[in-house]
Amino acid sequence: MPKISQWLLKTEPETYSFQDLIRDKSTNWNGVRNYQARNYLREMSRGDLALIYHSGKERAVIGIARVSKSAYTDATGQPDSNNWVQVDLVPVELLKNPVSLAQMKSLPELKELLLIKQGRLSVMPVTQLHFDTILQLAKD
DNA sequence: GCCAACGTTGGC
DNA sequence: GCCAACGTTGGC
Repeated sequence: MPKISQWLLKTEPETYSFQDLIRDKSTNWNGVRNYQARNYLREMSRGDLALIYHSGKERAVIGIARVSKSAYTDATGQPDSNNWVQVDLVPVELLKNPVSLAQMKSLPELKELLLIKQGRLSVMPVTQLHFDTILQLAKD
């Protein structure tokens, strides 16, 4: 299987937004408490790009971030034995035109996007084609 | 505010 | 190990 180097990370902007990432210059993406999401976090490599999606009222991909540190232990919250991990991110670009969920859902070529197929997943791989398609939408 | 989807928990 | 009950996420 080819190595994935594009991802999509979901966040509630009220909790931590892409604008917060720009302000902070760098952040540790912690608090992920889902096995599938954790496993994807572990596959991320330094240098990989991630689309940042705002859930809730915004429901749009709003920016691009880069992985600056690959997965390491996330010990926030109650200690348990699930080996939760976090990655570090730096901002790359605030999209001029955020790409809404409705826009993405309307495109047949994004039908297989996990954001659409698996609505509750918060960390997911994105194919190069899907990644490029979404960025193209951000330019229009 | 509602509810669908889905993950987790706990009784058996 | 199964599955009902319950909790959470997140779109609508």
